[in-house]
Amino acid sequence: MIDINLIRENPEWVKEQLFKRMDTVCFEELLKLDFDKRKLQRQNEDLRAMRNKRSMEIAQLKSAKAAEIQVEAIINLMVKVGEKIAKTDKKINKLEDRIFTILSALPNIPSPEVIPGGKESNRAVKTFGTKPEFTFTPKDHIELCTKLGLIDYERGAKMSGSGTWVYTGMGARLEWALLNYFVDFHIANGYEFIMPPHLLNYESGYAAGQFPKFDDDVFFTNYHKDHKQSRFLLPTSETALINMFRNETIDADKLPIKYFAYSPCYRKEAGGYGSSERGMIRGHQFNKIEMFIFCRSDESAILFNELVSNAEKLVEGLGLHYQTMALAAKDCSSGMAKTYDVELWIPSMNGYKECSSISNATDFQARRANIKTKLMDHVCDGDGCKIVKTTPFVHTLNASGLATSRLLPAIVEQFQNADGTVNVPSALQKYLGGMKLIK
RNA sequence: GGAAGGGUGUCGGAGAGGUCGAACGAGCUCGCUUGGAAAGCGAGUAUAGUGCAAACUAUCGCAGGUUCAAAUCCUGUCCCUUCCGCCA
Repeated sequence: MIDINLIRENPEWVKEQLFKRMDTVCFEELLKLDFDKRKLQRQNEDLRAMRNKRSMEIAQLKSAKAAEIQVEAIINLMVKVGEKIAKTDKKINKLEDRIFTILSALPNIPSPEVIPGGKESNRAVKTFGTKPEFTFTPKDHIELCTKLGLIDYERGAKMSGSGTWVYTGMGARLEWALLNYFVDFHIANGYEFIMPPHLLNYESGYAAGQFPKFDDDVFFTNYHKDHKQSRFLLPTSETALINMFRNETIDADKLPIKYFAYSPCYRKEAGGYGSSERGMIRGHQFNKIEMFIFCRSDESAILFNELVSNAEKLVEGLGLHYQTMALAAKDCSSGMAKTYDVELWIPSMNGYKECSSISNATDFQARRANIKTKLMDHVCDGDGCKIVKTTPFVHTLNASGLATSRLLPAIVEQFQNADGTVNVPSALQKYLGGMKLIK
């Protein structure tokens, strides 16, 4: 959510920023609603002030045993004032609902360095390694995984339906090894390990910005129309992590808070991408470790770089060829001010596929989830310096670190041999009893 | 799942329709005192919104309701504690 104060005070500037990712921006209705709401609010506050004063009078008169008629007169007057207040409150609520709807639909303001435009404007900021050259005809990961007994797609479909698979034997061990490799890396970096519930309530989804927009993208376990009892399976642990501090004020000396969490991610992927994304490139359930940071506004730009570097190091540690893309404004998801994608080379697709998305949400998520911090700022002007207490919203950042269902295909395809065996990246060998070759 | 009790400021804890943003205590900050510290004394110590300001408004888990007036009464809901049941 964008700060309405920003729009109120500097609508032209906000518009200019949003044009990077939107074709039309118009604040006319929003500003009018906001103006009307504030006017009514002021009116009602004055009425309330009056009522509070007269109510006190009633108490005084009563304790002084004043004439009943005198008291009655004030009470009758206050009945009318009360009715007016209630009426105006209703009007204000209506305006607030509408303002909230409009405001919720607006995307975050892109960071200054983010370039305008869509996917075609994305640019690579880093490339690691090179595309492997094969002296034989390389196989795709579906064939490799099936022949090596790593993944059983058919039985996955039997148990659950399309878009699922079963990790079997070495496949399960390889998956587990990857997760262990990630976990160890993040712990060494001083990030705190979090294992969240996978079943979240509607409020959590709402605060994370999932709902109502993505109602159809997640699996509800018990769907209620009014959402009082609704729970859903998390589509990413980011949804859980942002909610760690929902409606809380975090002590400034605790920031930055650096978390990482492991969870499967459950997604409907309703649209479907057809045969271009066969195998385990896109499924209803995949494993992912997610990094998440709560920090002060002045730290988020630096911490963004840290997250990018972490994601890159994880892939580099496996020796996989990848590129890092700086996404153009329209390609960033709407809540994010800046996003980089780390993309793995998948030979069979003759293309790169995202395995980590690193984003700075600035205060956009925190505003919706109501997460603040207490700061003591030194403010200096002509009369000298003084300490000013403020409670600004925190900044939040998230990054995959990493999604395994994209890594396993990249590993088996990039490291395959002519005979269909696969070399195990050395970083994983210690998690697999020293195994160097999957055959 | 059933029963009972409870959610008040940084913390402990009063308040049980009327001058309550909230007694009292602890903590914390500043000042006095001291060689220094402790003790003692004095002052201060929530957040948000509106306003140039004075000031005003809202907030006692959350959402509604009753009332001229709600921390206080009513309803719903969430959470916590204890007991019973069930169970990896």
